[in-house]
Amino acid sequence: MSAGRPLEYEPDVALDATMQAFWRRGYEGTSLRDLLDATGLSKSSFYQAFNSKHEAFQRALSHYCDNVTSNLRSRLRAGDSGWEFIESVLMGAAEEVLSSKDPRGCMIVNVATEFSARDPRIRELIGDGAKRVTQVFVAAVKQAQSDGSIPLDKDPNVLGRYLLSSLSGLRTMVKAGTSHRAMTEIVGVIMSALK
Amino acid sequence: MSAGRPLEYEPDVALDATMQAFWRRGYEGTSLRDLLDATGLSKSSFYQAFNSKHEAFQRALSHYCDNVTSNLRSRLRAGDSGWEFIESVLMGAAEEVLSSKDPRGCMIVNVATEFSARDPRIRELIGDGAKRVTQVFVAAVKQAQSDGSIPLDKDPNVLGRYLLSSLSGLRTMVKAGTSHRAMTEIVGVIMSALK
DNA sequence: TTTATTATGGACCGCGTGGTCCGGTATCAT
DNA sequence: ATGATACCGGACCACGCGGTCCATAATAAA
Repeated sequence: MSAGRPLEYEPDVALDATMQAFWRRGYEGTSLRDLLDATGLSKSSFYQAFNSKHEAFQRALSHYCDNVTSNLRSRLRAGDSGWEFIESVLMGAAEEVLSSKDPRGCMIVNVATEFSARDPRIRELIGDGAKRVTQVFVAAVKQAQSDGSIPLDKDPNVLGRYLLSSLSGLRTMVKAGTSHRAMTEIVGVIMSALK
Repeated sequence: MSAGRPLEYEPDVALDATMQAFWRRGYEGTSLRDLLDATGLSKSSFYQAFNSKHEAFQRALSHYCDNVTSNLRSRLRAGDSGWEFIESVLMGAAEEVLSSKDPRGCMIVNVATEFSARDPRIRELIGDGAKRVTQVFVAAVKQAQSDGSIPLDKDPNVLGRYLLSSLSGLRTMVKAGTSHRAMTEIVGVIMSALK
């Protein structure tokens, strides 16, 4: 073990808490105070762990991307049908209406709308995250095509991006206060474009 | 005319400038300094015109909703085909990729993701704005149904909400750095669900 | 036990924030 | 001309922000 006093916190726990905070409030909306409360770290420890608010945010964002994509991938592997996977992901967004009265939405989407193109480094992370999620959708479409639930003449890459776009749309509809009923109807229409 | 020194600014011009500023940067991201620069008002005049930053924001937001809906409505009236109207609106979002490197997106969408449910008054405005835009889409769908470009067995209300959701999705795809080519392909898929 | 190393809490800092207030002044009705 | 009206610029305010720094405490290696 290296010399010196050992850490009194779990770095990955702190990172996760940081992610949660930024996810809920966005970058500008999350103060350093919020981050310290969320992580339980002292100010010094925070600045030792992450070098700045901005760097913490970047790490939180890529941590989020890792979580989301690995989670989606495992769900896709677990279920047998690509079609059902897609539907359950979209419905998951619809369910958010019921589960929480302060929906956080998708962090990537939130960050994309908050930062737009301003910060190039963030833009890069967002583009990368979007690409990775799209890849999962593309894989799901291909799987659905192999079992015949999506016609083979469709371009899986196009449909993958379409699904990402649709999911983003659903996420913002939740925040606009759309009812659960309306959400499921929208999901139905979205899915109908795959046939 | 009432007594006293007359206004040295156009109230509606100031409101519009305020809207532009908030549209670009969001609520937290727009400082009072930014607003004064954008409107050209002095601090006193600003606080006389709007009573606070928060109230200015609300007025800017509903001003935006008014603009958008009346603009959409007139475009719908002008063009003859409901189908083409829908397509041109969606393509408009796709064009944003080309026209500006710092896309502002839709202010309603931006505000929805920034505030989520926190502020009830804002939430109300957003819900209202969403409803009004949806109504335009619903009208467009009905018009398209009447000329046969959308089948009559579809529910225009459902499709209207679907279109709003899709438009929101496109708007965030722009911010995620999606190429123009990919955007138009997505629009194609979105439109295919209407058939 | 000493020494080197590292985490911790909190005081501290400069700055920009949203917001208030007032003296000066331009413009109105009379 | 004059008094009433109300806009304007800017000084001013308290506060919270992100960030730095240091004295102290805790641990590992010697």
